[in-house]
Amino acid sequence: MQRRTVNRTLRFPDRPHPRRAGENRRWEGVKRAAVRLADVAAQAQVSLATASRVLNSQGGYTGRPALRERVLAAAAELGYEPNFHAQALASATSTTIGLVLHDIRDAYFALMAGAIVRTAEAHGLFVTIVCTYRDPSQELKYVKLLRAQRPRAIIMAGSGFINRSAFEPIETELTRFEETGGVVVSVVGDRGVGHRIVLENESGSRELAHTLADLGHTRFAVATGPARLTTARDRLKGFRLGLQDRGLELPKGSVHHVDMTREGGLRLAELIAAQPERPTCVFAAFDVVAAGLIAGLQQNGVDVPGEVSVAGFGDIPLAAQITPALSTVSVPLELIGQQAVELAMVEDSSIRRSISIDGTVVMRASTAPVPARVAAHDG
Amino acid sequence: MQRRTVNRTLRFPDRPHPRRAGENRRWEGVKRAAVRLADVAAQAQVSLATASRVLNSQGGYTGRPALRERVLAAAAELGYEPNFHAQALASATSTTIGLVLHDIRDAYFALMAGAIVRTAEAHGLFVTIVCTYRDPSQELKYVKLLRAQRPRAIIMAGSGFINRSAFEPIETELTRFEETGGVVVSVVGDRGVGHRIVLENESGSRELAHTLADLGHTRFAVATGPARLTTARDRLKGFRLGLQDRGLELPKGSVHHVDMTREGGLRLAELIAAQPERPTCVFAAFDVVAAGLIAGLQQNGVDVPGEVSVAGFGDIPLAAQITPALSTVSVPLELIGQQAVELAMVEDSSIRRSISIDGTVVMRASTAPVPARVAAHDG
DNA sequence: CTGAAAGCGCTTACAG
DNA sequence: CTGAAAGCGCTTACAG
Repeated sequence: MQRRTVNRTLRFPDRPHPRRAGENRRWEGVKRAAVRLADVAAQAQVSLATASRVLNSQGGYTGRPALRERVLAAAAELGYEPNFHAQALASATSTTIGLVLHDIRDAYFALMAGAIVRTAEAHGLFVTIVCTYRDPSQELKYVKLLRAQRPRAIIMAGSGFINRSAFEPIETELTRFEETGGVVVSVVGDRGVGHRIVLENESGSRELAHTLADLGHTRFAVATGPARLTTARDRLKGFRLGLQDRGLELPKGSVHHVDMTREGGLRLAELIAAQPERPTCVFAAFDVVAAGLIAGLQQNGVDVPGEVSVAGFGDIPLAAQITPALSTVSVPLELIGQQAVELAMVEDSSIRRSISIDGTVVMRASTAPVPARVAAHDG
Repeated sequence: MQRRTVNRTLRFPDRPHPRRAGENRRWEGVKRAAVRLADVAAQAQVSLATASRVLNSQGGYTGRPALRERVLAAAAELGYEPNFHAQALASATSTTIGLVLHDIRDAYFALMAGAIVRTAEAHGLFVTIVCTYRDPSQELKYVKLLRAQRPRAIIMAGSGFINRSAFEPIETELTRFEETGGVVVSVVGDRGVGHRIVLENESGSRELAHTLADLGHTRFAVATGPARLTTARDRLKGFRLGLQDRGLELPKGSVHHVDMTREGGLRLAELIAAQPERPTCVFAAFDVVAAGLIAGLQQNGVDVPGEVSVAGFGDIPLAAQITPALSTVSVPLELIGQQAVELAMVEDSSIRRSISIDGTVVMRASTAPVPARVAAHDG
């Protein structure tokens, strides 16, 4: 198929070579300089100010209609698109939101990011996404770079780090950003800065523990994430509390800190499958891990939920699609994303807002009452 | 938990109220103006130029070490972060890549975006993501807005539209962007503009058709996407050609244009389950649809692959995780994302580059040889 | 090597 | 209502 050729007949501004200093505009090859507001104004035979007013006050221009028409026509003919950076610099406003998250490839973050991008679009804002891969030094680096972009807001998504000292320089950056009029929103993990959307991890996994205990299980194991993440800690803590509420506890050696990936679950499954006295129920603090766990147990000939029940946390789309479908704590990611942007839009930053979001226990096929013989064996 | 209080003891520039005109800097409330290079230069007692040189030529500064130290110290103390917009305006360079895709919540795009964000980061570039939800008018709107950002490159990801007229205004925008030195990369769908990464949809589904035909299937159906998308068209076309290669053809009424979602697959499953003479093999041009199809067939009591084999296209992570695991055409999304950014980095835009990417047929458990009784019934 | 100054492309008080 | 001009915060040729 032949590539289409470019229409080069349009009248483009035929400016002479720019002035001595500041020779920044590229004229190499066929490249032409981008159309400027000045070019539009010249073609429309109006002043810069008028051109700017016509183009910016959409519909609300109160001047002579003739001028308005000329400006609009010139802009359309020249294919004018304002220089965002010049606008931002001159008006000290920004239409960008910076989004800092752990890993966009993770469905959990992809969904949250999707909601944030969509809500932002509805407000006429752009989202610049950076991924930190759960590395505080990367997080610091990107927050700094993002700050240079002078976004309207920076949304920090995902779990925070337990080690406050690692976060201190990041906090300093965010505080500076706030002091200069930026909005900081901390989503789903408290960071001690800015507005917060708090996901009630603890109460979510606590309630899940109740539900599982009420199925008759007494021997539990937990797969949680790296110990340095607050989310991993809180979900574990809530689960432990929930068991305590039922007079149960997690035996020593039953808490496993694994990679927050499918592979983490697969590896743990081998370990559990090989145990002489297996738990009858495993709680994985992250759905991806739970999915790996189920697959791994099955591969090792362990029936889920016949021999071992598995529950997760997050309710990513995958949860409902695997076999058996995963019992989990559902997190309203869409809502969280929306709320995050709404907080980012709040003008008055003198008040820190905090929104609490609850998870919902959703029971599916991956959990079942404790197997009779195990219960008997136990008793 | 008590929120931490902010350290307000740092020495910040104590500038007087700015000049008459251009009063843009906000001083409301506790807000202070952002630290400028001029503030750093003043504190370090050097000129603006020197401060700029020290901060920009990392390590390569050849001037007096004393000056360098003073500038660095001042920048650190004041928490200076350069104004990205001023830099972009003054130097006519940009560190941003614009990414236009259909829907970030779709795993296919999330993976591609992940690879693009990661590769861009390695090159010191930011990615701004916009989603069009497969609406050409949205696409036009966002390409325009993106152009205002003066990014280094715009990556258009996902299928193109068959209707060229809908794409014409978008093409005009992209062409103008290119003419002013921007790089356009069209990923996985030809758009007649810029560099291209071409996914060989046709040959991929053709090869899949061969493989399925060789399992003995003769009665096929196809679930493809909206007729206006080139990807939907090409995958269907390739599959049809592949069947032809084996002397087979798609019966009338066996091609279904469905939503490219799980729901699209679920709905189609009901229809197929109710057919008096079902196909023995269904090809869904998108994995999410295939997954919905399998779940839907199972819900309607149809055994997969015992009664009906199902194959997809894409090999998103979900494919390997459902039961039965999905046979599909694997697309190297990570590689595609990487290559897209590499193309975006190419300085010389006089040559259009085109990279061809092949899919790989991966057979899993969702497809099986045609059931014996069906074969007999057929013969 | 260092600094004074022009320029990047806009917006917006200030005059007329 | 409209325009001339200053200013946003940088970079970078040009002089010294």
